[in-house]
Amino acid sequence: MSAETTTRSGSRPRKRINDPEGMRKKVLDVAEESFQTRGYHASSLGDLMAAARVSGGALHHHFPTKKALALAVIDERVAAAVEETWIAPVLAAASAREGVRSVFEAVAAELERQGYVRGCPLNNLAHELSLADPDFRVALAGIFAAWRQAIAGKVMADQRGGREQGTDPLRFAALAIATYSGAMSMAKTAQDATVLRDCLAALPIATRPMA
Amino acid sequence: MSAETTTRSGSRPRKRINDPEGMRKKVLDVAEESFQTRGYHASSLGDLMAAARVSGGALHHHFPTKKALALAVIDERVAAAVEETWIAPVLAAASAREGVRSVFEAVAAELERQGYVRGCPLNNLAHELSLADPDFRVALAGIFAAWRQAIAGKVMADQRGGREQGTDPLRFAALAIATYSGAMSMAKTAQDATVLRDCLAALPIATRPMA
DNA sequence: GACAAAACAGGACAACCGGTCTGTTTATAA
DNA sequence: TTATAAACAGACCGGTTGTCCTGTTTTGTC
Repeated sequence: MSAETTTRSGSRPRKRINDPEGMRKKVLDVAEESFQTRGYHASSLGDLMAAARVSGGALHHHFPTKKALALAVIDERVAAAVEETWIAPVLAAASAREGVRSVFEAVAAELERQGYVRGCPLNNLAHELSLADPDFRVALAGIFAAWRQAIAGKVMADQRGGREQGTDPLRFAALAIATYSGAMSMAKTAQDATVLRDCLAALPIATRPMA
Repeated sequence: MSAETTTRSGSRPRKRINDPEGMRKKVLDVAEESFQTRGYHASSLGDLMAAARVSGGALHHHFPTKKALALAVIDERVAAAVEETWIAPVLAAASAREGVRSVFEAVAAELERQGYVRGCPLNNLAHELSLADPDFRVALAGIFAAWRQAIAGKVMADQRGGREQGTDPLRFAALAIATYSGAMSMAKTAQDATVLRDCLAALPIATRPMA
């Protein structure tokens, strides 16, 4: 993952040399923000350099190409966002159904608080980059797969507890992710998070008892 | 809609002058294809001109700006695609549930036949352009709204026939569209249409009786 | 302190972008 | 026929793009 920070000694990890405030992190922050709001192709490296207050040399040092920067955003930021807003809450919930329901409500509440909808970080990049480059596609597909597998695993844990006997874990996970992704897409286009609650209400997750 | 084809006489529509084989249509074909597969920002006008075998003057004559071209693609092609693959089949079906189910299966079968997944035309452009420009966003949101309204209207028609009494039409429509959109997003990223069938199976649409 | 390598700085560059401009052909209206 | 405007053709331009390249500074190691 962090091949560029290894030195010739190879074994022990390097202490931070320059970059006391995290220059690479600053670039990654700005890139993540811009890729999400403006998109990958619409974000120029000049804009990113200006926003992050970094020189071209510094940017090129940490990320040799624009593609490498996007790959880093996907691997380090988008995956973390899915983990934080979806996987961890679902695994921590009382059940898979309850976990999915609570995430829908939490995201809807957060969007209503923010007042605008930026969309799902994974889906935003997936739509623009999946067909653009195989490396992008593989990286994004891996996040989708991990997301789905985490939810399915939770369902299987429920089943070991005697619940969800009639549920197909992977299909349940696919439905949860697809509905969420699509609802976020509609919410982003309409700039209105209400559709998230509409979908949750129409889903059998909230209405049907957990048994 | 067709303001550029009106002449000073104003009243009666003009017969086609040049453009016997539809030069404007040819540009629109190429633009639709490229915007869908490569995206809006990744499609240069030079590429489109070369692919459509059209001069820069001709392109600029029909579409003064790149934005105008995209707006035309959205209004004339994306809306038509939603109408053709979704609205018309659902309205023609025996019921809203049956219509939704049949569209899922038809699209899944078509994707499996094609061997690759290009994604939902509406969602592809919605993700890239919704936040880029208000005009884009409004145009795309209108298509989403019409899509949703058509399905909801079918549910209401079912209800007038005594069916679907416990169903909220707009919520049902939102769920159908969101699940489809999200499933297409996952299918595009994975380049595998199987998830469409997984979502359909997990949805209560197919399993629950229509009453 | 000497040395090497990493971490930057900043300019240069060729390619390309979208849009404009002028000119020519073609079709309609009078 | 003649006037007029639409329908094209194709060159052109300023600005921007991503990348590369040459230095300079900083850091770690011996």
